Amino acid sequence: MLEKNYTPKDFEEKIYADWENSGDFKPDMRSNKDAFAIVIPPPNVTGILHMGHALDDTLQDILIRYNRMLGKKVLWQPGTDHAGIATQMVVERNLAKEGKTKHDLGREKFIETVWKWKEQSGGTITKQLRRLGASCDWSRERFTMDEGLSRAVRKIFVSLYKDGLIFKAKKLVNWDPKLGTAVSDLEVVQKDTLGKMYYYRYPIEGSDSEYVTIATTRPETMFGDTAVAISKDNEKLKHLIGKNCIIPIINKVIPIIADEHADPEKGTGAVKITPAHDFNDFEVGKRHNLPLVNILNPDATLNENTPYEGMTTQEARAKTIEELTKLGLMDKIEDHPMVIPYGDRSGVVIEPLMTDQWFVDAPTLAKEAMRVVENGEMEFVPKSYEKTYFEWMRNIQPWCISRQLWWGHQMPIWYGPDETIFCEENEEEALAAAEKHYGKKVELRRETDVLDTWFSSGLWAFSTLGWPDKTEYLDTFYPTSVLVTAFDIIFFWVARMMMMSMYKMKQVPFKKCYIHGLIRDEKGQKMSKSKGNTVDPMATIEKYGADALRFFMAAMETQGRDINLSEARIAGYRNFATKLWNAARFGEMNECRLDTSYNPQEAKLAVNKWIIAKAQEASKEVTENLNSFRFSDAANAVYQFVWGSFCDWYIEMIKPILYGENEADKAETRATFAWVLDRILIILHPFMPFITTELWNNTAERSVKLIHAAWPENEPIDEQAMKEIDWAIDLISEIRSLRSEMNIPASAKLTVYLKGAEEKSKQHLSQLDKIICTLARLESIAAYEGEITPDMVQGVFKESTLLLPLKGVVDFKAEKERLKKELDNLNKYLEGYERKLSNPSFVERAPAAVVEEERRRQSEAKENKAKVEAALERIANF
RNA sequence: GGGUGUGUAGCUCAGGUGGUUAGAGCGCUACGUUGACAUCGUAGAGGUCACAAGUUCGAGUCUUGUCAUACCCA
Repeated sequence: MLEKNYTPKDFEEKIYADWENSGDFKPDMRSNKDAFAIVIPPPNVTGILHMGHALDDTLQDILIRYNRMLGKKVLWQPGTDHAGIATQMVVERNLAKEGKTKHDLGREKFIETVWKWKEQSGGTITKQLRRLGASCDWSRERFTMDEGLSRAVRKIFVSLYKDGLIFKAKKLVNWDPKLGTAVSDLEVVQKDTLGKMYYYRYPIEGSDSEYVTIATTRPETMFGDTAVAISKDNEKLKHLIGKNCIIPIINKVIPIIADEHADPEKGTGAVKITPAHDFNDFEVGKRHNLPLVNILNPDATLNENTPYEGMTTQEARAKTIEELTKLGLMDKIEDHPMVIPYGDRSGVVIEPLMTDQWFVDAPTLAKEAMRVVENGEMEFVPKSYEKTYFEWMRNIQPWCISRQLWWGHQMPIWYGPDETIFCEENEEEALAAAEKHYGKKVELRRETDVLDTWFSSGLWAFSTLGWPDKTEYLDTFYPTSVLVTAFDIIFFWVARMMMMSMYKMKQVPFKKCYIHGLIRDEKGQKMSKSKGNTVDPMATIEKYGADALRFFMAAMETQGRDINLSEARIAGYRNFATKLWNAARFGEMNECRLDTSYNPQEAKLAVNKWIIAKAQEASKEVTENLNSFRFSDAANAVYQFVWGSFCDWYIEMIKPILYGENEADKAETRATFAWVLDRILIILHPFMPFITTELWNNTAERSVKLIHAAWPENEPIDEQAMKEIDWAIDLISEIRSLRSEMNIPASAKLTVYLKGAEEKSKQHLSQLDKIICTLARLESIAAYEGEITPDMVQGVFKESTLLLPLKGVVDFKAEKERLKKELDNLNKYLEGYERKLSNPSFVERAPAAVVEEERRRQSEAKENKAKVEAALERIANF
């Protein structure tokens, strides 16, 4: 017996445990159908589930469950990411609470501490994914720092290095002074800020009165200046080109050079060039062979090359301005809107800094990664994201992959005594290579830098399947079927996976890439901890059940749009689950048990044939929409069928049968009900796996679990079977509408006549008499050919006229109003048809079918108009 | 500055290839405890599809422009 109330908490966790313990998430390797695989975007190992995950993983689970029910070999490969910077920051913060830094522990001890932290808090997010219902094959869970995956990382690294696609270079990089590491371009966020523009003068060498006025937003960097640039097109200033000027305070002489970087329209037209601390200036410096003067320490304080050693940039800036003012060289300070780079993790200002770093030759790798998207081997859904991808790939810069951190994959690089580089997969091989190189055994020093987290994530599609070993899983599931992720991850991850996979596997990592939007709050604001508008998916699941949250995500997922979270809507989908629960209880109460000998094609009763055809139609819609990643259309198709067709109409229509005496009809109806309910459970299962399973388990003895039940494919739909009941539904709706408009109490049982009905309608009427009377609350309904009398309220129904004899209680005023309104409506339509059909070019140029349909509507409207006019005339004097 | 979206009912949003009277959920109004369900049912109100031109027999849908708004890149 089903409980009276739907309480998801009672069964969701229990059902999940059963699936996992029974191995239901493991692929059926004996299946003779295609493979279908998804690799999960690995969440941070120490992270917690947020609404973005809830969306991303719900969509994946829907695809996984759907394909599993299609009988394919299905793998959803789970795992987590070590998230270098993020995780190290958390552990460092914990240490800080004890008043310690990572240096107090030393590298080895610190890494040990991180592993401990990972063990301690690492299971949270995977537990939460289980609570959401994610049917990942947990027995294959991977971690980016696993031995296997680390081996893949080393192998790829060595391969790229030996192919000349990884190189070390002293370059200007984005330096995060708080974290003490280089970061990639992607980890820098540019923020619009209102800053200041400072105008001051550099004296010209050998002149007492000549100056060049420069404008800068960062005066403190002037100690690193090695030139001043002026455009040769700058008529006012070009006479200065070739002279020297003097950096005040330190009285250093630098040249004035000609360079287009100095836009005559901007600032003063003269630009100070600081090649070691500005990306543009670095390029200028390269063009003119300018020396590089580094003025910053790794923590962004000024160094010994300046008079202000040890000061922060802010302090140095104030001091510089003070000194310049004292010297009388300061002209003016203006407000100036500018963009300042910040570290996306640390939140501090990023400094361009000259350092030795390691780079991946992304421009070379990008070529193949672009080619396979151009030729369709990998398709973005929606397709428009291709543009974003190409745009970025075309302008891609070498990828800085070294991080001066401790937590991560240490690079497989060793240095010999003379700094010769040995890149091998392990120390032994490096030693061997060194011995060969030097002709004797030498001591090597290992590179201390670790790799950018996204380097190992870039291998995820094949490293998790066992690469570099040749495995059955790699054979079967690579390339994977689809990657599901948010658009903000395209550059970080999708692009890197594409490059790495094409480089090593020579095949795309996934055939399709489904990109969804972000989850925002109710008002459309981005969710963030600092704003305090985040919603915890676990709390939502606690309150409404995982199924409601999942269905919300599916129903709201229309391609390429962000989703505003709506608690009212989630509650609505909980109500939907309740509705289904109660429908199942109705079946249980009326002994609608599954009959294994039942064949839906042999159903005789019109209602049963109708609901079967509707169920098949809904199944087809869900299938087609899932095949094209139209999640909301798929979800809405089930929703409409369950609530609109099954609950609102079918259950109401079969009541007279189930409460009646005809045992054969009853038996067929009960079996049909059970069959349709099963069908609902099947097509709804990918969206709401818990309630569907609970009902599946409680409505019959089963030989197959719902998670493995067969998905309906290629069913013929009996369109004809739908017509009779659709006719009755229209009729009932018309009568209900008339009753309501004429204020006839629901309790009043009426007699209704149908005048001018065709033979077919008369047949329907006699067959569905009982259903119509029950649902429209009638005493009786019958065909009628007598006169229409003024006490009959009348409505137009298809070819016939609907008559409600009210025996002296007709509210003639209301009736006149109602008929007039209807007449106005008809006239409006008629005008439209008239306009179209009297236009010769419409009749001539529109397809014949469209014209024909328009004519049909016109004549129908004309007939209806005549009926309404006659009705009005009949009661004109009342 | 460059690019990409979005603008449809009070609110949140659907409307693959142009063709019935533009749909849904929530909210609102009226009625209703009918033997699954008030986490419900029945009926209803509510839209110049941002604006302006254009293409077309026909535009919410295609083109161009304007305005508003969001995001990405520099």
